[in-house]
Amino acid sequence: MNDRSARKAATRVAILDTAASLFADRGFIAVTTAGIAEAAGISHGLIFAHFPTRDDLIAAVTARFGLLMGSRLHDLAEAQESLRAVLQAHLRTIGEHELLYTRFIAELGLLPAAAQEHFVAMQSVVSHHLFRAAAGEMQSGIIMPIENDLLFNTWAGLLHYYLTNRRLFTTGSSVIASLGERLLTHFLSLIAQKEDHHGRSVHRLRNAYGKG
Amino acid sequence: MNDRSARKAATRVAILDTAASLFADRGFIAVTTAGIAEAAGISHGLIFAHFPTRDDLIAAVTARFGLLMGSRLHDLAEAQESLRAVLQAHLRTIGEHELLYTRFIAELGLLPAAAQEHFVAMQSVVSHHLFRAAAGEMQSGIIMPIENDLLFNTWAGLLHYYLTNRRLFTTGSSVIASLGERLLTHFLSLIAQKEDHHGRSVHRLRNAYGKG
Amino acid sequence: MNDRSARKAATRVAILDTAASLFADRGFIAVTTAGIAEAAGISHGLIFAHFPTRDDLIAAVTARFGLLMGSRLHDLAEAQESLRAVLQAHLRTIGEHELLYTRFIAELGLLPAAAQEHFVAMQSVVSHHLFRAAAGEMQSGIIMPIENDLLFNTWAGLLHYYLTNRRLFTTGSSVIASLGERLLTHFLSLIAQKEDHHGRSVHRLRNAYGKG
Amino acid sequence: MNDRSARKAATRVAILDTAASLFADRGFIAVTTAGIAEAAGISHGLIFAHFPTRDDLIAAVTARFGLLMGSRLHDLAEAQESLRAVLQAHLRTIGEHELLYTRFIAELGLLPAAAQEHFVAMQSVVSHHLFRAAAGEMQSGIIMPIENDLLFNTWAGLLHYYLTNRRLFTTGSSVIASLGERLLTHFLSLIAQKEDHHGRSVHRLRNAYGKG
DNA sequence: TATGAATGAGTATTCATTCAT
DNA sequence: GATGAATGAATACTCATTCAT
Repeated sequence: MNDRSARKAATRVAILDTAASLFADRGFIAVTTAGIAEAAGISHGLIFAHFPTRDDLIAAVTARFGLLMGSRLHDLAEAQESLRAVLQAHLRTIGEHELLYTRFIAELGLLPAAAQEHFVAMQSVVSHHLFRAAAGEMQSGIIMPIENDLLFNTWAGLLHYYLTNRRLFTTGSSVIASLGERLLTHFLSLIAQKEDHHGRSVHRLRNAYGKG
Repeated sequence: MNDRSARKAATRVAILDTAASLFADRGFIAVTTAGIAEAAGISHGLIFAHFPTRDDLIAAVTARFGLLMGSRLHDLAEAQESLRAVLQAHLRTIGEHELLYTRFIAELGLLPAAAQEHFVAMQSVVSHHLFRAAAGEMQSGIIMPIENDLLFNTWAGLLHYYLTNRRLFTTGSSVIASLGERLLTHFLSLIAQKEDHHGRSVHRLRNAYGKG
Repeated sequence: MNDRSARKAATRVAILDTAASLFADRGFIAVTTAGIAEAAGISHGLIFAHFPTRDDLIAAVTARFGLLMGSRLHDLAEAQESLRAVLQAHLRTIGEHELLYTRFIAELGLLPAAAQEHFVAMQSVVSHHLFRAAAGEMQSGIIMPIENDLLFNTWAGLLHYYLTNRRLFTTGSSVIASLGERLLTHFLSLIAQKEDHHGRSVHRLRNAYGKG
Repeated sequence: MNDRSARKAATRVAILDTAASLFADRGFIAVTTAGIAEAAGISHGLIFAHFPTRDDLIAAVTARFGLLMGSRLHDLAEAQESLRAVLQAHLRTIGEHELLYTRFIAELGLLPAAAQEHFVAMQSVVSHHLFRAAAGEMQSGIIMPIENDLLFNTWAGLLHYYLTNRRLFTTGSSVIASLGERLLTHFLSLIAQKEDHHGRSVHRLRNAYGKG
């Protein structure tokens, strides 16, 4: 009984793993349920015993991916104080599943509503960590004061742009690996509170001299 | 003969217009060739007399859209000196075809290779104008020195992020109309050469005092 | 153009004919759209160019059958005065399509709503003619006074019972041919105004002697 | 052992009960073996341990229903002398399982051969009682002389017509309850030996005065 | 040039039945 | 005896593309 239940769970995981892998390689639109079944080494009908519809399967893949990414990011980012470290954690988290992540952002609008919601929920975990670290650095004058949504969306937009247009920017298999650090440095320089020629931050100067 | 050729050209334009309109409304994936023919008031088969395959039609729509956008942007941006004015021209150009433009960036990865290339070519027109204006402002110390690709991609990424996730940011029909100005101001503040408490730009100061 | 339209109409008729024939032979439930296409010598997809769904095809078969039966019955029955002649016309009409008619009454409850309505509409044509003839004979005291619905439903029930249970009653291919006359005579004897030993109908006697 | 065998029998009954209930509600065609198992609270596979195929299960449901109806009718009808009482017993018997009975007559032609035979066997029990009572009343001149098969089939046809077309005749849940008495009275009036104006039956008159 | 009927290769989903545990 | 995961054949419906007229 326990054995059967374990086998069933294993099959479910196999379907999810196979589907995620095929989605990453060929995209959500191009992958068929029959293709997933064949790649997973199971019968076509069995997929529907686990996921009533193709959309349900996609939603389940998305939900699992969202949880995985969320918890991984949480593990990597929670102990980090600096915004740079948090963003590095973000890059690393995405980098571990770069292809699938890229398919999500490239085809998000075509996915079932439930899947879109799961993906958005995952983004809110990212933004939470980013805001926390950013708040401290804004306070200490390291970065400019920027509204939260613009801060996150600028970073996400930059990252997603490079990911979805990977062919324009890299021949390698990973955008994160080849360009991540450069994007991070660039982003930080954009939002940095600029220092004057004495090496003091404008913010600190302003504080020292009053609102000036 | 001339009449026939004019008639043929008119049909071709009708197909392109109708297809563009349907693509804008329902997306590239959801629109069928039969649907285009019906909406255009022509026979289904005629589409294939003008465009051998569906992919060819999509490529043609994209090419035409790219040219239209490129020339419109050129008209609006060429006389502009300031980066702000160029970016406003960009926003205006997109705003005139926001839905179709958004479909392109949301489904670009699923379009035929030729279409993707046409879209990229259009982007290079934008970047050309942006670089020209940015170069001047970098020179005058108005904006930070930023590598061209990062400058453009940050702007495009920001804009595209808001366009593709429109549901999260606006209930209205136009993201550009409701948020364009805010995005523009935000972007300019990010790349602005920050001034110190004396109101002089760090850049100019640096120039004045040497590399310090 | 006219040629094409004629060809299309011919295809539509071929589909309807083939479907009706297969339905008659194997029943509505057992016949597949692929089977119809194969039997009609056309591609599977073409069926759906003419009838959007299987239910629509069944409804069209039913509608056509109803019209055919209604007009045929009308032709045969309208000149008839006697109830016997009208019922004979009914038998003959059914007899010309006995198998399909039998499938209808045997599987009616499983057919799409539109088909059921078409079949009921056909029955009302039958009842119209039956009522007309019966009214005269009731007036003249040839048959008993019976409420219209009971009159028709008794006849239809009797006939349908023998048709749907044909295996119990005949080994031949036609219930109507082998048993129709017997059922007709039986039905008429049931509803006949019985005459007394003087050869006068009870009805006429009652009129002569008052309500007595 | 005994315990195990009792348990097995109980499961078998549970399957039959559940199947009968679902068949009554949704029809034979629409009910799946998985649906029966779920409603019965047993595993899907267990059904096939008791009934090798779905057809076997349907046959078993039919056999049991036939025996139940037959014995119930027997109990209600055996002590009855009058045809009216026997027919009332029939109506009552059907009325106790009207929905399932109606599914049987509406889908009989689609059921496995064994099931059809069981149903026919049940009908012969009904006809047996009907013939017995009718014979007496024919003898006494209360009803017309009618051949047995026509007598029964007229009654069954009438009843089944109203049951299978229930939607046309009643909005209530029971055709028997709302229309049974009316159908019974109508049927008896059809087969009644009509009396003349002296209140004597034609039959008795004929006997008294000779063949006339 | 234009038509639109016809094709045929998919594609998700269903369900009775099997079988290892 | 009982479980329920797994099978696999079947089925309605879609759509880009072709081609005779």
